[in-house]
Amino acid sequence: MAALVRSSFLVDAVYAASAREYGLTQQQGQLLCVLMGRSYGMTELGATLGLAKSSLTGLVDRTERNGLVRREPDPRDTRAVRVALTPRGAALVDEFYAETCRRIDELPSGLGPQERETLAELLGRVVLDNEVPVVFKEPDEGAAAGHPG
Amino acid sequence: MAALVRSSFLVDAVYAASAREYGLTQQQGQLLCVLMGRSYGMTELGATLGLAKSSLTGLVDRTERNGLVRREPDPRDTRAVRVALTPRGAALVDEFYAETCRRIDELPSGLGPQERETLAELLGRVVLDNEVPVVFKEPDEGAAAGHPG
DNA sequence: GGGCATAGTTCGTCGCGCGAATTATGGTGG
DNA sequence: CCACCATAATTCGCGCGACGAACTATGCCC
Repeated sequence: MAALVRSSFLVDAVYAASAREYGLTQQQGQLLCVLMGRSYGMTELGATLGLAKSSLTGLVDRTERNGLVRREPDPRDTRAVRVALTPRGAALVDEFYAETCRRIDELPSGLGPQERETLAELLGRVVLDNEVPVVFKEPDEGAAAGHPG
Repeated sequence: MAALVRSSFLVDAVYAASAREYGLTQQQGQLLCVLMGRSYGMTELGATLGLAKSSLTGLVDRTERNGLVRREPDPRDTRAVRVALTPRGAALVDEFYAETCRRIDELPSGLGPQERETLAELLGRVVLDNEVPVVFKEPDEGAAAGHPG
Protein backbone atom coordinates (compact mmCIF):
# COMPACT_ATOMS: atom_id res chain seq x y z
CA MET A 1 0.00 0.00 0.00
CA ALA A 2 2.26 2.70 -1.35
CA ALA A 3 -0.37 5.38 -0.77
CA LEU A 4 -0.19 4.80 2.97
CA VAL A 5 3.55 5.28 2.96
CA ARG A 6 3.44 8.34 0.81
CA SER A 7 0.67 9.97 2.82
CA SER A 8 2.73 9.32 5.89
CA PHE A 9 5.60 11.24 4.39
CA LEU A 10 3.27 14.02 3.47
CA VAL A 11 2.02 14.37 7.01
CA ASP A 12 5.52 14.24 8.39
CA ALA A 13 6.68 16.93 5.99
CA VAL A 14 3.80 19.16 7.03
CA TYR A 15 4.53 18.63 10.69
CA ALA A 16 8.24 19.28 10.22
CA ALA A 17 7.67 22.43 8.18
CA SER A 18 5.20 23.77 10.71
CA ALA A 19 7.55 23.09 13.60
CA ARG A 20 10.43 24.78 11.83
CA GLU A 21 8.41 27.91 11.27
CA TYR A 22 7.72 28.15 14.97
CA GLY A 23 11.38 27.63 15.80
CA LEU A 24 10.76 24.15 17.12
CA THR A 25 12.24 20.78 16.37
CA GLN A 26 9.70 18.04 15.78
CA GLN A 27 10.51 16.55 19.15
CA GLN A 28 10.11 19.81 20.98
CA GLY A 29 6.83 20.39 19.18
CA GLN A 30 5.67 16.99 20.26
CA LEU A 31 6.67 17.65 23.83
CA LEU A 32 4.75 20.91 23.91
CA CYS A 33 1.68 19.27 22.40
CA VAL A 34 1.71 16.57 25.04
CA LEU A 35 2.02 19.18 27.76
CA MET A 36 -1.04 21.05 26.53
CA GLY A 37 -3.66 20.28 29.12
CA ARG A 38 -1.54 19.22 32.05
CA SER A 39 1.93 18.73 33.48
CA TYR A 40 3.83 15.44 33.44
CA GLY A 41 6.57 13.78 35.43
CA MET A 42 9.70 12.79 33.54
CA THR A 43 9.00 9.08 33.71
CA GLU A 44 5.44 9.60 32.59
CA LEU A 45 6.65 11.74 29.71
CA GLY A 46 9.05 9.05 28.67
CA ALA A 47 6.26 6.51 28.51
CA THR A 48 4.01 8.87 26.59
CA LEU A 49 6.61 9.87 24.05
CA GLY A 50 8.22 6.45 23.83
CA LEU A 51 11.64 7.71 24.94
CA ALA A 52 14.22 6.55 27.44
CA LYS A 53 14.49 8.65 30.57
CA SER A 54 17.94 9.79 29.61
CA SER A 55 16.67 11.02 26.25
CA LEU A 56 14.05 13.04 27.98
CA THR A 57 16.39 14.89 30.28
CA GLY A 58 18.10 16.38 27.27
CA LEU A 59 14.92 17.21 25.41
CA VAL A 60 13.45 18.96 28.42
CA ASP A 61 16.78 20.71 29.02
CA ARG A 62 16.84 22.16 25.54
CA THR A 63 13.18 23.11 25.58
CA GLU A 64 13.59 24.68 28.99
CA ARG A 65 16.60 26.61 27.76
CA ASN A 66 14.32 28.03 25.07
CA GLY A 67 11.93 29.18 27.76
CA LEU A 68 9.02 27.00 26.68
CA VAL A 69 8.76 24.56 29.54
CA ARG A 70 9.69 24.61 33.19
CA ARG A 71 10.60 21.98 35.78
CA GLU A 72 8.57 22.34 38.94
CA PRO A 73 9.06 20.36 42.13
CA ASP A 74 6.44 17.71 42.72
CA PRO A 75 4.72 18.56 46.00
CA ARG A 76 4.01 14.89 46.70
CA ASP A 77 7.46 13.46 45.94
CA THR A 78 10.67 15.37 46.43
CA ARG A 79 12.49 13.10 43.98
CA ALA A 80 10.11 13.87 41.19
CA VAL A 81 9.71 16.79 38.85
CA ARG A 82 6.67 18.13 37.04
CA VAL A 83 7.31 19.43 33.55
CA ALA A 84 4.88 22.17 32.60
CA LEU A 85 4.49 24.78 29.89
CA THR A 86 5.65 28.30 30.62
CA PRO A 87 3.27 31.06 29.53
CA ARG A 88 5.42 31.51 26.44
CA GLY A 89 5.37 27.81 25.74
CA ALA A 90 1.62 27.65 26.17
CA ALA A 91 1.08 30.57 23.83
CA LEU A 92 3.44 29.11 21.27
CA VAL A 93 1.98 25.64 21.30
CA ASP A 94 -1.53 27.02 20.94
CA GLU A 95 -0.52 28.66 17.71
CA PHE A 96 1.64 25.80 16.54
CA TYR A 97 -1.01 23.23 17.24
CA ALA A 98 -3.76 25.20 15.54
CA GLU A 99 -1.62 25.95 12.52
CA THR A 100 -0.49 22.36 12.16
CA CYS A 101 -4.05 21.10 12.38
CA ARG A 102 -5.09 23.63 9.82
CA ARG A 103 -2.45 22.41 7.41
CA ILE A 104 -3.22 18.77 7.96
CA ASP A 105 -6.86 19.50 7.39
CA GLU A 106 -5.97 21.05 4.09
CA LEU A 107 -4.23 17.99 2.78
CA PRO A 108 -7.45 16.28 1.71
CA SER A 109 -8.87 19.50 0.27
CA GLY A 110 -9.17 17.83 -3.11
CA LEU A 111 -11.74 15.45 -1.67
CA GLY A 112 -15.44 16.06 -1.32
CA PRO A 113 -17.02 16.19 2.14
CA GLN A 114 -18.40 12.70 1.71
CA GLU A 115 -15.02 11.35 0.68
CA ARG A 116 -13.25 13.03 3.56
CA GLU A 117 -15.62 11.41 5.94
CA THR A 118 -15.05 8.02 4.37
CA LEU A 119 -11.30 8.52 4.55
CA ALA A 120 -11.48 9.51 8.19
CA GLU A 121 -13.58 6.51 9.03
CA LEU A 122 -11.33 4.04 7.24
CA LEU A 123 -8.13 5.48 8.64
CA GLY A 124 -9.68 5.62 12.05
CA ARG A 125 -10.34 1.92 11.90
CA VAL A 126 -6.83 1.17 10.67
CA VAL A 127 -5.41 3.11 13.56
CA LEU A 128 -7.68 1.46 16.07
CA ASP A 129 -6.99 -2.01 14.72
CA ASN A 130 -3.30 -1.45 15.06
CA GLU A 131 -3.06 0.22 18.39
CA VAL A 132 -4.52 -2.60 20.40
CA PRO A 133 -1.60 -4.94 19.70
CA VAL A 134 0.65 -2.40 21.38
CA VAL A 135 -0.32 -4.20 24.55
CA PHE A 136 1.50 -7.25 23.30
CA LYS A 137 4.52 -5.40 22.04
CA GLU A 138 8.06 -6.51 22.75
CA PRO A 139 9.93 -4.27 25.15
CA ASP A 140 12.26 -3.13 22.36
CA GLU A 141 9.51 -1.78 20.15
CA GLY A 142 9.37 1.97 20.38
CA ALA A 143 5.78 3.09 20.41
CA ALA A 144 4.57 6.10 18.50
CA ALA A 145 2.89 8.78 20.52
CA GLY A 146 -0.25 10.41 19.27
CA HIS A 147 0.50 13.68 17.70
CA PRO A 148 -0.49 17.16 17.51
CA GLY A 149 -2.86 15.80 20.06
CA MET B 1 -7.87 15.12 10.64
CA ALA B 2 -6.35 13.26 13.55
CA ALA B 3 -6.65 9.91 11.79
CA LEU B 4 -4.20 11.07 9.14
CA VAL B 5 -1.67 12.02 11.77
CA ARG B 6 -2.07 8.84 13.70
CA SER B 7 -1.85 6.61 10.65
CA SER B 8 1.30 8.45 9.73
CA PHE B 9 2.80 7.52 13.08
CA LEU B 10 1.74 3.97 12.56
CA VAL B 11 3.51 3.73 9.24
CA ASP B 12 6.60 5.35 10.64
CA ALA B 13 6.69 2.92 13.54
CA VAL B 14 6.40 -0.02 11.17
CA TYR B 15 9.18 1.30 9.00
CA ALA B 16 11.41 1.98 11.98
CA ALA B 17 10.81 -1.44 13.51
CA SER B 18 11.49 -3.18 10.23
CA ALA B 19 14.71 -1.26 9.69
CA ARG B 20 15.91 -2.04 13.19
CA GLU B 21 15.42 -5.74 12.66
CA TYR B 22 17.60 -5.61 9.59
CA GLY B 23 20.29 -3.70 11.43
CA LEU B 24 19.53 -0.51 9.55
CA THR B 25 18.72 3.01 10.59
CA GLN B 26 15.72 4.51 8.85
CA GLN B 27 18.00 6.72 6.81
CA GLN B 28 20.21 3.86 5.72
CA GLY B 29 17.13 1.85 4.82
CA GLN B 30 15.89 4.73 2.77
CA LEU B 31 19.20 5.06 1.03
CA LEU B 32 19.26 1.38 0.12
CA CYS B 33 15.69 1.53 -1.17
CA VAL B 34 16.53 4.44 -3.43
CA LEU B 35 19.55 2.59 -4.76
CA MET B 36 17.48 -0.45 -5.70
CA GLY B 37 17.33 -0.30 -9.46
CA ARG B 38 20.29 1.93 -10.23
CA SER B 39 23.25 3.87 -8.93
CA TYR B 40 23.19 7.57 -8.10
CA GLY B 41 25.66 10.41 -7.87
CA MET B 42 25.97 12.18 -4.52
CA THR B 43 24.28 15.35 -5.70
CA GLU B 44 21.49 13.38 -7.27
CA LEU B 45 21.05 11.41 -4.07
CA GLY B 46 20.86 14.61 -2.07
CA ALA B 47 18.06 15.87 -4.29
CA THR B 48 16.20 12.58 -4.10
CA LEU B 49 16.45 12.23 -0.35
CA GLY B 50 16.06 15.91 0.37
CA LEU B 51 19.43 16.18 2.14
CA ALA B 52 22.33 18.60 1.97
CA LYS B 53 25.44 17.29 0.27
CA SER B 54 27.35 17.33 3.50
CA SER B 55 24.69 15.22 5.20
CA LEU B 56 25.00 12.65 2.48
CA THR B 57 28.72 12.21 2.76
CA GLY B 58 28.26 10.95 6.29
CA LEU B 59 25.30 8.73 5.53
CA VAL B 60 27.08 7.08 2.63
CA ASP B 61 30.25 6.78 4.75
CA ARG B 62 28.43 4.88 7.47
CA THR B 63 26.51 2.70 5.07
CA GLU B 64 29.67 1.96 3.15
CA ARG B 65 31.45 1.08 6.39
CA ASN B 66 28.69 -1.49 6.94
CA GLY B 67 29.45 -2.99 3.55
CA LEU B 68 26.07 -2.21 2.01
CA VAL B 69 26.97 0.40 -0.58
CA ARG B 70 30.08 1.29 -2.49
CA ARG B 71 31.46 4.43 -4.08
CA GLU B 72 32.50 3.85 -7.67
CA PRO B 73 34.26 6.34 -9.89
CA ASP B 74 32.06 7.91 -12.53
CA PRO B 75 33.56 7.00 -15.91
CA ARG B 76 32.25 10.21 -17.46
CA ASP B 77 33.39 12.66 -14.77
CA THR B 78 36.44 12.18 -12.58
CA ARG B 79 35.05 14.55 -9.94
CA ALA B 80 31.91 12.53 -9.51
CA VAL B 81 31.12 9.35 -7.68
CA ARG B 82 28.45 6.73 -8.29
CA VAL B 83 26.94 5.22 -5.18
CA ALA B 84 25.77 1.66 -5.76
CA LEU B 85 24.62 -1.32 -3.71
CA THR B 86 27.14 -4.00 -2.92
CA PRO B 87 25.91 -7.59 -3.39
CA ARG B 88 25.31 -7.72 0.36
CA GLY B 89 23.42 -4.45 0.29
CA ALA B 90 21.31 -5.59 -2.64
CA ALA B 91 20.43 -8.86 -0.92
CA LEU B 92 19.61 -7.06 2.31
CA VAL B 93 17.45 -4.39 0.76
CA ASP B 94 15.50 -6.99 -1.20
CA GLU B 95 14.50 -8.64 2.04
CA PHE B 96 14.01 -5.42 3.93
CA TYR B 97 11.88 -3.90 1.22
CA ALA B 98 9.70 -6.98 0.83
CA GLU B 99 9.24 -7.37 4.55
CA THR B 100 8.40 -3.72 5.05
CA CYS B 101 5.85 -3.81 2.27
CA ARG B 102 4.35 -6.93 3.75
CA ARG B 103 3.91 -5.23 7.09
CA ILE B 104 2.47 -2.08 5.65
CA ASP B 105 0.05 -4.17 3.66
CA GLU B 106 -1.08 -5.79 6.86
CA LEU B 107 -2.00 -2.53 8.54
CA PRO B 108 -5.41 -2.31 6.86
CA SER B 109 -6.10 -5.99 7.42
CA GLY B 110 -9.20 -5.11 9.37
CA LEU B 111 -10.76 -3.61 6.28
CA GLY B 112 -12.63 -5.50 3.59
CA PRO B 113 -11.23 -5.66 0.05
CA GLN B 114 -13.66 -3.04 -1.12
CA GLU B 115 -12.72 -0.71 1.72
CA ARG B 116 -9.02 -1.16 1.12
CA GLU B 117 -9.50 -0.17 -2.45
CA THR B 118 -11.45 2.90 -1.45
CA LEU B 119 -8.77 3.85 1.05
CA ALA B 120 -6.04 3.42 -1.53
CA GLU B 121 -7.91 5.52 -4.02
CA LEU B 122 -8.62 8.35 -1.59
CA LEU B 123 -5.11 8.41 -0.19
CA GLY B 124 -3.71 8.24 -3.68
CA ARG B 125 -5.60 11.36 -4.58
CA VAL B 126 -4.48 13.16 -1.43
CA VAL B 127 -0.89 12.34 -2.23
CA LEU B 128 -1.22 13.40 -5.83
CA ASP B 129 -2.97 16.63 -4.93
CA ASN B 130 -0.21 17.54 -2.56
CA GLU B 131 2.87 16.63 -4.48
CA VAL B 132 2.35 19.05 -7.31
CA PRO B 133 2.84 22.14 -5.13
CA VAL B 134 6.30 20.90 -4.30
CA VAL B 135 7.27 22.73 -7.46
CA PHE B 136 6.46 25.99 -5.71
CA LYS B 137 8.16 25.16 -2.46
CA GLU B 138 10.49 27.57 -0.73
CA PRO B 139 14.15 26.55 -0.81
CA ASP B 140 14.13 25.99 2.96
CA GLU B 141 11.37 23.41 2.88
CA GLY B 142 12.83 19.96 3.19
CA ALA B 143 10.96 17.61 0.89
CA ALA B 144 10.12 14.04 1.80
CA ALA B 145 11.34 11.37 -0.52
CA GLY B 146 9.03 8.57 -1.54
CA HIS B 147 9.63 5.61 0.59
CA PRO B 148 10.17 1.99 0.66
CA GLY B 149 10.23 2.72 -3.01
C1' DG C 1 44.55 29.06 -20.17
C1' DG C 2 41.97 32.14 -17.02
C1' DG C 3 37.89 31.99 -14.70
C1' DC C 4 33.59 30.29 -13.24
C1' DA C 5 30.63 26.25 -12.31
C1' DT C 6 30.10 21.74 -10.43
C1' DA C 7 31.09 17.30 -7.47
C1' DG C 8 32.40 15.87 -3.14
C1' DT C 9 34.67 16.17 1.29
C1' DT C 10 35.96 18.25 5.68
C1' DC C 11 35.00 20.69 9.82
C1' DG C 12 32.51 22.41 13.64
C1' DT C 13 28.03 22.69 15.75
C1' DC C 14 23.81 21.16 17.30
C1' DG C 15 19.83 17.90 18.25
C1' DC C 16 18.53 13.37 19.35
C1' DG C 17 18.46 8.66 21.33
C1' DC C 18 20.45 5.06 23.99
C1' DG C 19 22.45 2.24 28.03
C1' DA C 20 25.14 2.20 32.14
C1' DA C 21 26.33 4.30 36.16
C1' DT C 22 25.10 7.65 39.79
C1' DT C 23 22.45 10.36 43.32
C1' DA C 24 18.80 11.02 46.10
C1' DT C 25 14.48 10.05 47.96
C1' DG C 26 10.56 6.81 49.11
C1' DG C 27 8.80 2.83 51.26
C1' DT C 28 8.90 -1.48 53.76
C1' DG C 29 10.00 -5.42 56.70
C1' DG C 30 12.61 -7.06 60.33
C1' DC D 1 14.70 2.59 63.59
C1' DC D 2 17.29 1.36 59.96
C1' DA D 3 18.90 -1.67 56.33
C1' DC D 4 17.44 -2.61 51.94
C1' DC D 5 15.32 -2.49 47.64
C1' DA D 6 12.56 0.35 44.44
C1' DT D 7 11.83 4.52 42.02
C1' DA D 8 12.74 9.47 39.95
C1' DA D 9 16.06 11.93 37.66
C1' DT D 10 20.55 13.17 36.06
C1' DT D 11 25.15 12.50 34.15
C1' DC D 12 28.30 10.54 30.91
C1' DG D 13 29.99 8.73 26.72
C1' DC D 14 28.73 7.02 22.41
C1' DG D 15 27.03 7.16 17.68
C1' DC D 16 23.76 8.81 14.11
C1' DG D 17 21.87 12.55 11.64
C1' DA D 18 21.48 17.28 9.66
C1' DC D 19 23.27 21.66 8.52
C1' DG D 20 26.27 25.64 6.52
C1' DA D 21 30.73 27.34 5.42
C1' DA D 22 35.07 26.53 3.69
C1' DC D 23 37.92 23.77 0.84
C1' DT D 24 39.82 20.69 -3.14
C1' DA D 25 39.70 19.09 -7.48
C1' DT D 26 37.97 18.63 -11.85
C1' DG D 27 35.14 20.11 -15.91
C1' DC D 28 34.04 23.47 -19.17
C1' DC D 29 33.88 27.48 -22.02
C1' DC D 30 35.14 31.61 -24.10
